[in-house]
Amino acid sequence: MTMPALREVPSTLKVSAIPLVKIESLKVACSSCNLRELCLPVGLSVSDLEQLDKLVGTRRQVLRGNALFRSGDSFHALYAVRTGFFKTRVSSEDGRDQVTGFQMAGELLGLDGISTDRHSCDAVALEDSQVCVIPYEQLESLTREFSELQRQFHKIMSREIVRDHGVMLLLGSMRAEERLAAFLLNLTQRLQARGFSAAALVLRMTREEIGSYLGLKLETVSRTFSKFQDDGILEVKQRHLRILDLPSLQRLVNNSNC
Amino acid sequence: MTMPALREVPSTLKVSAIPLVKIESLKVACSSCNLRELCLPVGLSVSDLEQLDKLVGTRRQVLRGNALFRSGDSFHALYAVRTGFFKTRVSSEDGRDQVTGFQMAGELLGLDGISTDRHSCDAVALEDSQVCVIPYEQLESLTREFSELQRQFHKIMSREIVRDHGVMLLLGSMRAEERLAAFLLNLTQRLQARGFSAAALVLRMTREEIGSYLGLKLETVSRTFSKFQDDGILEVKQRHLRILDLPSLQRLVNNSNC
DNA sequence: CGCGAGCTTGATGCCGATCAATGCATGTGG
DNA sequence: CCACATGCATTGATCGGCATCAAGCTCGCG
Repeated sequence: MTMPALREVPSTLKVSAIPLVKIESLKVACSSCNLRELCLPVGLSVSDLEQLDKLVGTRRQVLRGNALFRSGDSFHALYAVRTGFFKTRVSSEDGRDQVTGFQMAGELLGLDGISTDRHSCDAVALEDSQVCVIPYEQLESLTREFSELQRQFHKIMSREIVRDHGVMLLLGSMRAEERLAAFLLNLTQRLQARGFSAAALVLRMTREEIGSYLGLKLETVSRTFSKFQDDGILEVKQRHLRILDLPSLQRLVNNSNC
Repeated sequence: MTMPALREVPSTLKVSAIPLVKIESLKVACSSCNLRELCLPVGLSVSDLEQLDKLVGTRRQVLRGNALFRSGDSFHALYAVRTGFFKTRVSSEDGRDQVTGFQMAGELLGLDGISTDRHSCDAVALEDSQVCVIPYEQLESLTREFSELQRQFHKIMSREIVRDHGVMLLLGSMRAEERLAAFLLNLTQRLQARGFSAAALVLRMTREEIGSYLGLKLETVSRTFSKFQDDGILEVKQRHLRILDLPSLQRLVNNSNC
């Protein structure tokens, strides 16, 4: 398997002290990964974890703006985000596209590809990122041996379906303020689960990308941020956010009319 | 496992000539099911099919308006629609709900439950229906033995994810006419795959349910039907539809501006 | 036959899209 | 180091598509 992203590592990148050739051979151990509580191995026994280590052979670097995979690419691996941040998007025939999700450390990319052996969406890095490569054939045979891994994998796929249903609810029945509030709450929850502050965050995506995800135009996203700021709910400085009034934000999501 | 739906079979139902007790013991053979080209067993070898027969033990009857499962119910089985028609819906805290899909013969229900061992949506029959019960524990162990079944199951889950992404695109970026056109095309394609006419169909759901699925109000759905009729694209008589100009319908989905 | 659920159609209003201008931060080449 | 370009964000003015509110209409069913 070729790893085109490796050729794109610039000399200015911080990890460039490590010779490029070696990145490919860098082994990643799930058993020692600090994401193991979030990622695929959740709940696995020590012996199962050791099996998984054999499976996850390589990392791959994806620079900001580059695609990990694109719609139409043939599918042979899933990817677990190690560091960085991604968006996934689908496109319609006429060029409109829809951001279908944002993925951060410990989250899985590529499940869409299983269905037809080709990816049906693009996964694009929103900052310089690293992923663990999980060859799918090997994962399938490993899940046949280790029922805990199988269970965990199925749960992850199911969770993605449930998440998508939540987004449908958002897109189908919420108004702009509720959508943005729900988005922010989801984001902070996931950041908090990774040990970050729940109050302060830096957005890795543009207003346009948020808008695409939420079914809104970028101007509406910007206006709604401003309104939240005027209402004392948020402090907004470009992509730097501080949540000042969490209860109000939560109320926006739960109450239909206000 | 109790089967509450059986108690709801009314004496007026056509199949009531069969004593109720027997329905529970009615075995269904995937290997002889006329849905086998559409349902879980697609692509399975004869021997794998025989294994699957052992798994799918019972049918369950669900009458129009009744729920196969509800959000919060504990999860232990998947269901394959044998006959009839279902909708799935999720609800927000404040009572708004969103139809997340319509399922017809050969399609699978319940994948949402795997993630947390509880269902996260309601599945409601839109007409008197029958489903095959697929106990999940047994399915998991069977997929560990039969890699083709495993592959097929994973593809079905992945396909659901891809479908959901398509709905997000629809909800996030299409206008009313495009949404309804896309919905109708999807419906006719699935009906056609089941041997029904591509041109004439009977809707099993109300305008309100279509609207909920498409993120529109029922009045907008009704008006858009009327407009399609005025434009000579559709003949609409309540729930009876006839597609008069398929190319126009397809153009509506593909072209953004017109 | 009459009730009621579901559907259609009209009138009006609002939310968010669109169009347009300006502001702000970062980066680049002179 | 400044001038300028560029990408992104903010803000205002206006517009339009869909929601909302409100009548009637249709058809199946008790």
